[in-house]
Formats: sequence, structure tokens, C-alpha cells
Amino acid sequence: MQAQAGTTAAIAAAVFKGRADRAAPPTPARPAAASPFDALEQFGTRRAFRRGQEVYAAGDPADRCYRVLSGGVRAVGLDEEGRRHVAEFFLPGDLFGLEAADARHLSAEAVADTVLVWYPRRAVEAMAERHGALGRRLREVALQGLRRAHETMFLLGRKAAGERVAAFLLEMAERAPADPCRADGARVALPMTRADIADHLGLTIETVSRNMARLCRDGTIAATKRGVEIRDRRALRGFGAGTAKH
Amino acid sequence: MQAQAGTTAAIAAAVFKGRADRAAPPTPARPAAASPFDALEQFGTRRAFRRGQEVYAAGDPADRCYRVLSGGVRAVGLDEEGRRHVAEFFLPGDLFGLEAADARHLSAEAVADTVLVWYPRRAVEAMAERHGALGRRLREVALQGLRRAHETMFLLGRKAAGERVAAFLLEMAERAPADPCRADGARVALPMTRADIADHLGLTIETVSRNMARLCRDGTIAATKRGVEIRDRRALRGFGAGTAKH
DNA sequence: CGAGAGCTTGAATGGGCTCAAGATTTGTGG
DNA sequence: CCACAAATCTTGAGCCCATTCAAGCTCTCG
Repeated sequence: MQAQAGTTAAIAAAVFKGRADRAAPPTPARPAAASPFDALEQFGTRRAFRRGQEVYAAGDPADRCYRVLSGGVRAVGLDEEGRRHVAEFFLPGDLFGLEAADARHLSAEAVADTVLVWYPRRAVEAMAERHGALGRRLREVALQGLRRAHETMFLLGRKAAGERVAAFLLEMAERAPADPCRADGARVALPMTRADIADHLGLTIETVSRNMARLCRDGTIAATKRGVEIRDRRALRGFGAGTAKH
Repeated sequence: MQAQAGTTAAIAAAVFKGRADRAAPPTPARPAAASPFDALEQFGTRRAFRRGQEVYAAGDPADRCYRVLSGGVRAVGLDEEGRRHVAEFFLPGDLFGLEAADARHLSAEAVADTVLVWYPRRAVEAMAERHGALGRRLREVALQGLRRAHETMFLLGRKAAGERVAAFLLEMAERAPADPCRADGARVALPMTRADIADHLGLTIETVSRNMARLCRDGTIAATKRGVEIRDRRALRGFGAGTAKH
């Protein structure tokens, strides 16, 4: 049912400090400096979700925000005709579910067995009002999200299929929390399905699969259990260059 | 050099109250309620830009944010290979140029002769720290931007060319400040070039042109000076349905 | 071990791109 | 105000990449 407690706690400890200070020297025992989020922790509630389980649906009241402790979440948009788009993936450490409006405009689903903490929106907003630092940090989270969205928009609007797949793998490699075991950074976990990846990249599962296969044949990556190992970062960066439109 | 002062002042007066209260009953003489932005106005500086002129470039220090008084602005991303993407258009009333980082990740250029106000970032952040309402409003602006970005991502990832063009026209019609003269809402100004539209929609200028032509032939829209007139909103909403992928 | 979901691979199709040429609009200077 | 050049926009023909359709394979887990 719930994920193994040891791992979760370890990740949570690393994560509560916020993602911004990843570059700082690690202080495993206790957090070095107070994070703007610390004040919120008293309001946090943990909850585990199974693979595929819905966290919230489009249209639901947006009265909470969430932080990923372990696993992963997809933000999904559907239209009248049943077409699907995965706007974002949220990985351990990411905060999500903040909205300007009262209702969700996307739904959120666990891509794997996942543990989240949620905070009541009223508490978050009250704390933000009192502690300028938290308000500022929340604004930063939103603006970073916007920046990432701009990059995804460029990818969707201007990059060829091969480039999209390569960019996705590189992004996942960069965002992945440093692998606890064997942290050479080359092993990238891909908890989501091909359908999720395809719907995120604006492609079909077949096209994703074909491009992954080509990368494997080239020796640029190697397939692993539920992910890939990056063998040649440089080749991956250049993959599909020239295939481009314009 | 500068835009005609009368028009600018009129728009500015309407605009300083913020976009959120468009639905409120119009009080032409003096603003009814204090907007969270009012406190900022003392720090605002006006500046006019000519068509095509750069407001800021990618990499520049992000030490200001801007509000559009008249005209329009495009947020542009370029990659190594010269491919271009227009992430957003900013229209009168829109606030833009807030960043999480210290440097611009996109550049901004006027799509027409344009008047902006800018506010020093330090002033904005200091005020946000003091006045919770402003901080909250800025967060809302960022989150609304994120929501709009998600819609654009869906468009780029999952919609066919015709649908993209139709969606763009409908969005412009909705966002356009109520036309001062002849405000039947059907006349949509398109100050940007076909290249801008194409680079926003992830298409080529030829494809944009062809779809506009088809809409004109169908009688769904009619071409005007530098824009279009929407003749059949319903048909425009359904345009390209069935052309879709999946 | 069996069933179903997820993934891979192949062949054919088509929507949007490329290349190309002409029409229209905009801007500028005489 | 007009003429000319440059920029922008439209239209046509052919091609290519990603999709579609189809079939077989491989995990997962009950």
C-alpha cells in the first residue's frame, strides 16, 4: 500500500529544504538554514497514492497544494474529443497544485506509487501574507513553472520528434533527485508509461518507441528496468539536429 | 515618435485598475476601488517603443517589470539553429517581465508602436513584501500565465493547423480590450505579422495564410485592415474539428 | 501460468512543410 | 502626392516525417 518508509523519510528530509539549494553542500543530519517552507510543515498531511490513482480532477475545488515526497505525478488535460496532453511531470521535491482560480484546470494522477504531502490553501495563503519570504518563494515556484512551460512550448512548436525525445530524457536526467545508489547520474528513472511521454511530447507512442529504439541502436542510451542509462550525453544533445523544421 | 497622447491616456486610465475587474460596472470618472497595483504607480516610468523595437533581450538583467498601455509585445525565444518561437503576446493591460531568475530567458519586442510603463524590480518586491495583497496579486498573474501556457501547450501538442488558427483568433477576440469605437466585439485587431502568428502556433506563415484564406472563403471571418472580423463564432469554434490527430 | 496492459516493429497514408512565384501592402524619398 | 523598393502576404505543386493501421512481442501481477 504505502511506499517503503525509510526511503520516503530520507527523501523528505532532503526535500523539505526546497529545490533551490541543491547546489549547497549537503548537511545530512539537520537542515542548515530555515527554509521558507518550514513554517508550513505543521499544516502538512501525508498521503500515499497508487499507480494511476487520481490526486484531483479538472473542475475540482483548488483548496490544497501538494509536494511530492516519492514517486511522481502527471498533470493531465483532456479535451471534448478525448485528446490528452500531459502538461507536466512532478517529481520528488516539486510543489504543485497552486492555482489562481478556485477550480482545477487540469487533473493530476500518480504515475507510480507515490507519497505526497498536502497543505490547505487557506493556511498557505495566510502564511504567505504574514511571511514575505514564503510569498516570494511561491511566486518563484510559479515563475519557474512558467519558464519551464516556455521551454516545453518551444519543444512542441519547433522541434522534430527525435529532438523532443532526446530533450525529454535530458530533462529527466537533470531533474531526477540524485540516485541514492550508484549516483553516476547516468541512470534515469522513467516511472511514466510511453503513452504519458508521448502525450507530453505531442507525439504518438509509436514515434516515441521508434526514437528510443534508434538511440539504443546508436549506443547513445541503453534500456534499463523502468528507465534508461545515458551512455553518450553529447550525442543525446545533438540527436535529431538537422531533422529540424526550418 | 510617440503614440497619440489622447488615446494612450484614455487606455491607461482604464488599465491602471488591473484586468481582474473588467466585469465590474464601469466607473469612467475615477477608479472605484484601490487596486493592489496602485501602490506601485509612483514608481512607474513610461516609455514608447516603435514597431519591432526590442524591450529586452534574452540574457539581460531582469531588473524591471512592465505593463502594456497601448500596442502589443511579443515574448520571443530563439535557439542555436535560428528557430524562433513566440511564447506569448502581451496586450494592453497585461503585466509582463517578472522572472524567478536574475536574467531574462526570452526577449521581448514591440509588435506595433507601443507604450509601456516599467517598474523597478526592487520596488515591486519591496512593496510585495510589505503589502500582502500585491504579493498575492503577482502570484496570481504568474499562475494565470501558467494556466494560459498549459492551454498553448495543448494547442501545440495536440491540435491540427486549422484548429490552432481558429483558437488563436478566438483568444485574441476574447483578450482584446473592448474596442473603443464600434464595440460589437467581432472586430479583432492583429497587430502582429503572419510570421509572429506562425511562430506562436508552431506553423509556417504559408499554413497560417492558407487557413485564414479558407476561413474567409467559408464566410466565417472577413479580412480587415490589420485584423479580422469574426462573422460566425460558432463555425470558428468548430473549425478544423475532425482534422485532429488521434 | 495465463491474461491484459504495455511496448516494439513494419508498411502505407496524409497533413503540413519546402520550394517557388506572384500579389499586395508598407515605407521612403523625391 | 506619387513612384519605387522592400517587406509582407497569398497561392500552387511536390515531398517527407510523423501518424495511422496492423501485428507480434514482453513484461507484470493475480
